[in-house]
Amino acid sequence: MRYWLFKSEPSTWSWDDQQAKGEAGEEWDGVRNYQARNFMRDMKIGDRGFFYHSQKEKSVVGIVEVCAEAHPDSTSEDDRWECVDIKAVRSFVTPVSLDQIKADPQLEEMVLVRNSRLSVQPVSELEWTAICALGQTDPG
DNA sequence: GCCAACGTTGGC
DNA sequence: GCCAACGTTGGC
Repeated sequence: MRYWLFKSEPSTWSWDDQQAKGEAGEEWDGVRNYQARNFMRDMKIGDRGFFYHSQKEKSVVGIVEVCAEAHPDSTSEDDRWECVDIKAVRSFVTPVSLDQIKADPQLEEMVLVRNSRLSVQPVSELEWTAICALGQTDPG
């Protein structure tokens, strides 16, 4: 199982919106970046991901699970663009802010820190565990 | 609201 | 195939 991070502007698609979809989950659509798409093509059902709010909040707020592997993005006519479906698993007990992540030496190599513009990115197991610990949240 | 970083596009 | 111009993202 691999770990990922999905970034969203809460004004466009928030953690509340994601949770409201429940077990059915929802397409992670609208990605128009090859790197991000390629990461989604690598995802398998059951992979876990962080749900990150960009802009004002800048915090990891939830854990999601991949519930459908890459398929054409229904919001695009262009068949180059694909997406996975994800469903909410649990909320962070304490959201973990970008400041906290930057302050932790274990996390300085995170893509979130290194390439802040990439909207879908891989997370290492160590990073996963460390961020869940910071958020007092069950990593499983 | 600004700007740096990055990705994409199109002319040559 | 290079690179300038432009658009977008996201932190500050």
